Amino acid sequence: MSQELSEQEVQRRSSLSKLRELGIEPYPAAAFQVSHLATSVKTAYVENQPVKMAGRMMSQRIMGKASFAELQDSSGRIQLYFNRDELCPGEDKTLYNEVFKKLLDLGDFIGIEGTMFKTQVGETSINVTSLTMLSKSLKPLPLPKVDTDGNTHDAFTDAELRYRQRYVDLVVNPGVKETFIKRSQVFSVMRKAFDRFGFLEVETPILQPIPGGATARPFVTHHNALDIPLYLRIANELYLKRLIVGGFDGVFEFAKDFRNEGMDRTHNPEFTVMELYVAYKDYEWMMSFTESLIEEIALRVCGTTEIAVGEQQISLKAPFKRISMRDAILEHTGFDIEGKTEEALRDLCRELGIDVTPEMGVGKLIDEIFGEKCEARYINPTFITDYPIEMSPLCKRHRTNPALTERFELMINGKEIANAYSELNDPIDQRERFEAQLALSERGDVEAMFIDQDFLRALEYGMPPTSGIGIGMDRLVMLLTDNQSIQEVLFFPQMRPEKQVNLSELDRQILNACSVEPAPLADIRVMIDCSNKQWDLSVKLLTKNQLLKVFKLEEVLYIKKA
RNA sequence: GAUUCCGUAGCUCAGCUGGUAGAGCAAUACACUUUUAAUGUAUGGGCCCUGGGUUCGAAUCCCAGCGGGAUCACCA
Repeated sequence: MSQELSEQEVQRRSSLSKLRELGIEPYPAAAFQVSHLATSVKTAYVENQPVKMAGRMMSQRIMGKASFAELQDSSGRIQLYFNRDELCPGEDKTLYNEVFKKLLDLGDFIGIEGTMFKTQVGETSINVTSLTMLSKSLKPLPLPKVDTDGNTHDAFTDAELRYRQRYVDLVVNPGVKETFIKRSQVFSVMRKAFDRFGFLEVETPILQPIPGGATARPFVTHHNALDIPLYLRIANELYLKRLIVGGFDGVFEFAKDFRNEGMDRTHNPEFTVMELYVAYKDYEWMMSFTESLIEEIALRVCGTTEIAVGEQQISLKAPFKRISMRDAILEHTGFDIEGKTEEALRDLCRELGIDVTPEMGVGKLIDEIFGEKCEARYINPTFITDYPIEMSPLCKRHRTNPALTERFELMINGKEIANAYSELNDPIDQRERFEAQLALSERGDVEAMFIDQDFLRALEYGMPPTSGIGIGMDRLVMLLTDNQSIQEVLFFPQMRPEKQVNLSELDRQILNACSVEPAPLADIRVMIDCSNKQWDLSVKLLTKNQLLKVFKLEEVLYIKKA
């Protein structure tokens, strides 16, 4: 596994051993006590005050017997001033001439002691009197430069590298850190708000025997000891409701959910949802609660309710507009879906140029119409309410119209941010709804829900009237940080694995001899000139790296490209 | 999954209608005691994504693959 080192990496390794020759440990064990952060020096500047600081050296300007460098810590950057005779007061100038000037590289972690001062140009700096090596960096960081006009040059922009090596992205692109700090603040503001209401933060199973609470394709895994399939949860809704049955008045969970579906700039296979359930409330209450929560988050995290998202200005000031799904569709298509049959809706879809398939029921058709013609229009926060019953199998029937449910979705910037119900707590109605879903799945809808018998049993013991909400945390953070892509708000978004298989000449020959069409393995074997042992090794390597597939069909071994 | 663009030095990118590579920054060496995209001089650094084809000759043209971006489709 030896990989060629670049010239610069070789250079840094040689600096590393030279440091050791000078008796300096490049990776010392001892703690380094820090007194100030870069920003705290600037905000609480006191002429000549002693400081101890640590971080990465990000730039170096050497001018003979004096030098400047920049130290970057978790808070930002501060300029360091090194004077040879102040750093090395005695005869021995090695620390300055050798260590600082030659053996230190950009990206190295150093600790310094010194005093605050301002340069002739007025820049707050530290006059360094003591330098400690804290950790050597063996790979050069991509270093963007910012000129006097604030333009960034040579920025590290390659999206693939940024996501695969997020640690580098974070060191080098300051805006990235901001996004994740805000993400953390969003969570923290929500936790504090829930805490004020006395809601309980809980944890429910990620590995579930029945993937319920939503309609999506799950990831499947297998439990060896029990010899049963288990699913990574697509939602945690049914478990939180069981806790309401158990007597908690308010429970919430920040949950990683997993869905085995496509990936794009708004979908990652694992994503975070905050779900909250509150007993004795309905969706009207939840709407009021949600709008004030969103407003509070905006104020605390962004400092304002008026945020810029792309080209749009969005006001997150409560209250938000409320409109029923029927009125929304009426407004944007001129068509009233009230009481329409499946056929009438299908005709409308065709008229509007929306693709439909035979397995779509009334609910799915209405959802298509809304998604296609209305959703994108709601830029400022809007509650879409009263969804048709077919679309919402876990939601309580509307108090005045039995064809509808007491459900709302919160749309912001044309995207769904939250989804909430007056929860269905009638166990008989719930069983019928599940059975209707089962019928849908028999029609070919692979996403219709499974029936969770234990959940029904829980409802039969009685669940108080409850309202619940799920908020897509990743999308909320995208909104508040003005990011267009979910990958920008996840530290480590899902990527295709890096493939770095070093194929030998023989491996390539074999690979080229095979095609996507299966061929008898023996036929390929005779085409390749090598020993049986070499053949075996190569084929094993190729199949292990999923380049080739070998399989048996009626006692004959076949081989094909994977 | 479809379309489209991209893959060249550590980073950002040039490289025209084919003649085996260039810049800036970074690196190395020397000079320089308040600079700030420090400066000056010199030097080194490339499986031009991989494999095949066309050609006397491919970073460049063609095909396939891998990886990525964008748009669309799929996705309560």
